Amino acid sequence: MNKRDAIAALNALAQETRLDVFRLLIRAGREGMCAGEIATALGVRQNTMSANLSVLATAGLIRGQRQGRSIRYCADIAAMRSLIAYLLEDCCGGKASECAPLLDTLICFPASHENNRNPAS
Amino acid sequence: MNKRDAIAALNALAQETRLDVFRLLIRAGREGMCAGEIATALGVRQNTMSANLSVLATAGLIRGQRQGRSIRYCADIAAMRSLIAYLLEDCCGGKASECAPLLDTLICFPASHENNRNPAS
DNA sequence: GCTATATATCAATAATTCTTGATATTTGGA
DNA sequence: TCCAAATATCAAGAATTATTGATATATAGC
Repeated sequence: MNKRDAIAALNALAQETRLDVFRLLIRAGREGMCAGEIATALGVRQNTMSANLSVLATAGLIRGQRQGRSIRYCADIAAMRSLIAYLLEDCCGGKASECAPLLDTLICFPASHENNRNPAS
Repeated sequence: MNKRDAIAALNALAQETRLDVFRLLIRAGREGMCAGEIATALGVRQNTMSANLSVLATAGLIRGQRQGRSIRYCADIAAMRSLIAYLLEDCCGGKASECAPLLDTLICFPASHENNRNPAS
């Protein structure tokens, strides 16, 4: 991960439709979803979704694989990990003891990992 | 964390100067850095830096505290954690065993956590 | 109160980006 | 080969954002 790629990835996620797509694909897991399904699920026009999927794919956050007439997209969690590593590089002066607690509630939490006073729309 | 806040944070990070600032403050740890120091360190004009610090602070990614004539900024790692949790919510269908390995090399790695073929500029 | 330092705000220009209608490309099936 | 389905590309208008010079605000020291 370098600065240019990080900015591309962050920029890709910094838009409502694309953020929705990424999170949808994160939830979809390894099975992924086809472009049309994604567009329907989020109520976005076909060409707009195509452009947005292209931005996410170019940024490396999702990967598409053709299956007949459709293209099935999956979130690239490794790319996400790489981005997070770049963002938090040398955090806490490299002292693991200081930021390790931050990881505990991070991923694959069962339910109430946060107060969630203001749930996502 | 909700969608609006996530977009604000991602957008704040999706710009070269602000990304540099955030990573600089991550490295600076709890001590933080003053606005002027940050501007000098990154070679950015005072008013441009002020605007960018404002974007990061409004997004909740950094916090500023006045110290005499200066304002000392620190990265808000908890906000970052909250953002990551939002992005990866329900990843791997909630099965911790599938994405736990992704965390191992994530934060506070000693040295070679990545191949780093293309180091950040 | 006066001056210097540190940071913030303002207004305007320049640049980027998003969406959309129209159309093109690719693939599967008859 | 012809048609329908799925996705991609193009060009243009609308909207957002970044930077900058100038200026304002806040604080410290005298």
